[in-house]
Amino acid sequence: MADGDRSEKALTDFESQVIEFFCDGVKILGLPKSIGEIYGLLFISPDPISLDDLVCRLGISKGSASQGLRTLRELGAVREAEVTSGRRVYYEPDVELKRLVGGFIKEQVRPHLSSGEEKLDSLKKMVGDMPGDVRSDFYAGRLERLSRWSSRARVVLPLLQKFLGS
Amino acid sequence: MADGDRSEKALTDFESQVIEFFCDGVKILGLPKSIGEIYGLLFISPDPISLDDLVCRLGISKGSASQGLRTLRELGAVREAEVTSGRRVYYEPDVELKRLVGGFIKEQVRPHLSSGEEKLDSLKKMVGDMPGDVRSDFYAGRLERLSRWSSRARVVLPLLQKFLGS
DNA sequence: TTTTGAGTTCAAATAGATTTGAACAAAGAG
DNA sequence: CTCTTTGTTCAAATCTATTTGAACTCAAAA
Repeated sequence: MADGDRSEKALTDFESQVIEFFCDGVKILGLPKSIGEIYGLLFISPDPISLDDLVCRLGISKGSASQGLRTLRELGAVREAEVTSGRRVYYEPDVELKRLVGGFIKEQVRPHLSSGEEKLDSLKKMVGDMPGDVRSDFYAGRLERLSRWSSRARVVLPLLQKFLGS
Repeated sequence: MADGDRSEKALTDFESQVIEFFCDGVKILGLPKSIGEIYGLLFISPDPISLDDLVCRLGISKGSASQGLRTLRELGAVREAEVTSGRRVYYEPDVELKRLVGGFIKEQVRPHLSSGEEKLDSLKKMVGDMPGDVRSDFYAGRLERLSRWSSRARVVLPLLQKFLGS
């Protein structure tokens, strides 16, 4: 049997368990299971894999595979491999924790932080327009605390990436 | 109008927006919206709040409020206030970022890390039982990498908490 | 140009998680 | 002891997010 046939076969027990491992992982991050399946198979496969391989071996739909690959590319967790034989595209995982975390922070965390800061500003404005009394002072204090949370996050995230890179 | 009546009234526009802010926040953490609503109202309320207050003001069911408060207590994000007038229990938020993050890590992150490490060990055993060849060497290398991810996390999490406490 | 194969899109179906609400338990009041 | 109030539990209903699959685009091959 030629080596290339491997990609057609059902998942081995070992592969299934590795994939399950990643499914657990991505669930914590709030990403869909299919993302974990796709990344998991890529992670444990010695050779790059095409979209069709993912569909066949994981038993998921082409739509799911396409969507999942797109998300993983956006996160920087997956990239096209060089070996584009013919017109088909093959993918391989990025396995550097630093880059994976970096991509996640950039794509999933920072946008929320930014929109949160905007909303905070708008809330501060609302308090500014209130008649000044004990209650509005309390509100201002609470919002000030939220601002500190936000700036803590802005300091800690790059630091986190730094530590993971070492 | 007596001050105590406040807790019966509908949410002000300001309160709604603060609550929405927290709903956004908890969604990132993969927690249900009701958790954000409950914590948000507690956070922006000058005085402690009872379960019935939450039901009335947020318009959620008693079951949801009870469940949500339980989760928040487990996370250490909310505690009983001293002012237990009669038999009813009042709650107040913990607003220390350090403790909130600490509770989240302890309750939501560490358990996953631990179970992940167990699964990793079982996977390593599977590879150990394979005939030694190029493929099993590849597998062993990948699993080794996962182990490094895991130990990185074990180092970084306490560090993270340290930085947030400063 | 037409055909073929790879990949994308998106509305509908499905799966999974949250919320509800009614029954229940616990504890103080009468 | 019984009634009332407070809070909990959990199966069913609801809601949200993911997955599917068929129609489509695009590009290369014939």
